[in-house]
Amino acid sequence: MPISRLIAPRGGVPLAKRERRKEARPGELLDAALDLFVEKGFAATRSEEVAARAGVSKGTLFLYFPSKEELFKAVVRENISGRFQEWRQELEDFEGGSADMLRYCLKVWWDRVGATKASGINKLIISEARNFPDIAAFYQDEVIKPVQALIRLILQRGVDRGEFHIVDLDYAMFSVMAPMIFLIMMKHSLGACVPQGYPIDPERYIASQMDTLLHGLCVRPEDNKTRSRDPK
Amino acid sequence: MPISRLIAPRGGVPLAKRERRKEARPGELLDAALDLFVEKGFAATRSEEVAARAGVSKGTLFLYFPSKEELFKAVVRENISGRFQEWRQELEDFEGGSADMLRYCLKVWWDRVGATKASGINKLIISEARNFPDIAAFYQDEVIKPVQALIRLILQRGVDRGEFHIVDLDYAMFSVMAPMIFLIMMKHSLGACVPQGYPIDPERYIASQMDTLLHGLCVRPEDNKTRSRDPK
Amino acid sequence: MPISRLIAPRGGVPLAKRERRKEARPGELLDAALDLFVEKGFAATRSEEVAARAGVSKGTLFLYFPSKEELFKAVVRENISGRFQEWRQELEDFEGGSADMLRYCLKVWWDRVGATKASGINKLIISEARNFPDIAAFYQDEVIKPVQALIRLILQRGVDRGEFHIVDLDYAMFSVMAPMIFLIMMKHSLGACVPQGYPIDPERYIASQMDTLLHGLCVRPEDNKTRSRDPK
Amino acid sequence: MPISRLIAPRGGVPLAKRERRKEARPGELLDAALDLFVEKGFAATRSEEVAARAGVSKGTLFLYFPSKEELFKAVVRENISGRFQEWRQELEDFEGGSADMLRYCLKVWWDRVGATKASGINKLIISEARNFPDIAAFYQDEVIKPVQALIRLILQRGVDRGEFHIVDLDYAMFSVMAPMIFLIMMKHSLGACVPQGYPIDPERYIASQMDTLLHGLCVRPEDNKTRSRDPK
DNA sequence: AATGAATGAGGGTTCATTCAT
DNA sequence: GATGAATGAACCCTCATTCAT
Repeated sequence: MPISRLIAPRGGVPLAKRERRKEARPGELLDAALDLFVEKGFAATRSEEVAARAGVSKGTLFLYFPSKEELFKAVVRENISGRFQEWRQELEDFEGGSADMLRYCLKVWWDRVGATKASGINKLIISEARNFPDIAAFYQDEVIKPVQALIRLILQRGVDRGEFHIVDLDYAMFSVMAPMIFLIMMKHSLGACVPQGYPIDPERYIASQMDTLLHGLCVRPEDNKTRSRDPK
Repeated sequence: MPISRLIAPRGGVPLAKRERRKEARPGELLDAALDLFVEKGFAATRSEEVAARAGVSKGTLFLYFPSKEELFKAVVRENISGRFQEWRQELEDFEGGSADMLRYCLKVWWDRVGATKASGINKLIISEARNFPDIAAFYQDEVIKPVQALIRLILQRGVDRGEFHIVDLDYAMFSVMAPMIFLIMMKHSLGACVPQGYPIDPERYIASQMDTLLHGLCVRPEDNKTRSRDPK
Repeated sequence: MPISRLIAPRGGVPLAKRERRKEARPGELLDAALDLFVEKGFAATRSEEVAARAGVSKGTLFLYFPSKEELFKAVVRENISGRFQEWRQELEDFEGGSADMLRYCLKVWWDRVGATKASGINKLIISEARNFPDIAAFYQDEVIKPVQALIRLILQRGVDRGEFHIVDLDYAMFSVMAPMIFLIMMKHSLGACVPQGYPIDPERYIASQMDTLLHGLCVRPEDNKTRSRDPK
Repeated sequence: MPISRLIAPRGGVPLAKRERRKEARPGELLDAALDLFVEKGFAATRSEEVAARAGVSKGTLFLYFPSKEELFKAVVRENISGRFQEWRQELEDFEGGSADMLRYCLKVWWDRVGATKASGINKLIISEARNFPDIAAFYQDEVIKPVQALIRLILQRGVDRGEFHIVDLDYAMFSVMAPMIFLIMMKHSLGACVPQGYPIDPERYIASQMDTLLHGLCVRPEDNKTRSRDPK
């Protein structure tokens, strides 16, 4: 064990080794479980593998989680960002153009979620949603809806300030979400096992998506007259 | 059994019932397997369920596919459209603006793939890629690459004809792919089990995405000066 | 099909091909079954293999034998030599020394049983006896006992004529049987799959066994005084 | 559980019960497997039966042996006596007549192998040789060849000391092996299931075989002139 | 609290047997 | 009669879960 592990992680008095590990167990198990569930799926992941990756024995896993299914639920709960309030505040305080606001928002999302292992939770949820409908509903309420609300906030602001022209606000949200979800999906599926195909560079990817998202593909403003009307 | 099944399928001598069933079996099994693999994942789908959904007994499945894994591979093979050549021809023959061409392309894709049950193969591949790396590589070569080539063809055409302004062609492809993949993913995961959340209307979704994709969010044209340069 | 097969095997009017085959079916199935049971054992032999080797379909096997087990019993019944009466007569008519009689007997046995595929039945019975106790008892009565009676006949004759010195007649029978059974066992087990070990030459083997059997290993007659007494 | 099991097996610290069981398990399973494989054959023996006879559940078997086939191989390895070196030494140290040496050798073999359950391995190998050719080859090398070498050693000694007259040394070995193999075969096949037929008394059997083997059937000595010549 | 041996229900696969053709 | 597609009981093996240590 590296010496650093013997030092308490977040200030406070360093604990004796035994106690520290004991306290850290659930987190280590959740980390291991997230990795493996993302990699292999819930059904194909063996409990013993999770325990082994967390450095404990099979029996210990069941001391902390009463079943594999509860472990799954805990993994999801643990990895949904509860920081939407915080983000919302950051965005409400944002001063500047809405295009920059969107750029900032995606950057923050990438740094805090996309680039971390928590991003795997998206792939996990999408893969397993139909096997865990209650988890899916929970995720829908706790993550998807807040995210959509945030995006809508930005888009609405852009429209209100005369910066964005948006025909169908409800569905325009997906223009922001889709590229992000796609990036994460690739990172955790094909991108993780078909190296010749997809080492997508995230920075470049995000830059390109932002560019298209903000300005579109078309050269001429006059094309704007072909824009569809809001179907609502 | 529907009456139509009692009629010889393609003229000629009517086959005995037993033989006709035998001929139809692999297809019925593949259909059932696709449904279930998409719904529950490979590992969580029991062979017997596949057989039952196809209306046969467990043993019969193994008369047609030597193992569950081979069944999986056959499902993938069966559901990758080998029609890229055909599409390519259609697109090469296309006359009209590149924006319309892109619209036409996505509509065709939706009608022929997205709206059919074959669309589930995308979710399946993404969910299972890391458990079946060879399948993933196969899919990469047989589907992803041709699709990307088609998209690139259109985008390049738009650039060549002065219709599109594209900074980073290699990554702009993802601006076309991502919304389509996102739509399919939702359809087969959250959308299939969280009804209150996502009855995305595909027509409206595609219209909205095309709109943003072609024209961007920003009110024109003063933002153009903020466009990034091609990083290549 | 060789032309010879179209000719009735044992006299009589040649039948049309269909009828002949029909009549020959059970025998072909029994031959195939004997081969496979000897080679792989009863449990490890698949019914379909037997049918395939006999050139018929799986279903046909069950037209002639109601179950795999009945097939096994038929194989045993078919391959036990019912010719002990005939042999007994031959031996009773034998004129000459008892050593020659024994030699003749073993030669006949080798020619008519040991060298034929019927010899496999011995290995089969020994391998499967405990799974088919009634078959084993049947074999005991129908084969082992008559064989022992024949051997005893010869040995007794030798003793009566002053040619053989036999201490324990009941067990001396085994001195004749053991080498023959051993030869057959080797032929159908190790000898059939470990070529570097056991291509025992039957002629030489029998000659050697007869030699030892008749004269023993010891050089000096005076050793005779060490002979044990009949324990009976 | 017998009280003796609660006492540490070989001095030292008593093991916890669980650990002692763990240590004993493979042996118990191998014993059970030997019994059942000998009795019913490999294919007809169910894994669960083996486990049940060893007093454990089905799953436990697979904690110790990765598959039924590996269990089979372990049974064979476990039951081939690696004591040929030791025996060779005993025989090389033997002082006395070669006839007595042979008698001693067979007695030792009977006491240490024939009378034990390890003797079943012979029947097992012969029954299954063709289903496990690599096991057969292994047995050939590890058991048959050393045994033959030992027998040859004795016979050669007898010839060298002028005690034995042997025409064909290579095949005379079989005159020693055949009765022993025959005895074991009977013990484990017909003898085990046809009680009215074969309660062969081993002592008497061996005595009789030795008698015939050493002195032959024929009354001495005039027949000696009929002895065949060495065919080599 | 931690371990890991043990369990046994469950799932993939085989194959003897049936039966519509 | 002959076929071979279909069946489903039975078998091998896995792995989530338990519990004595």
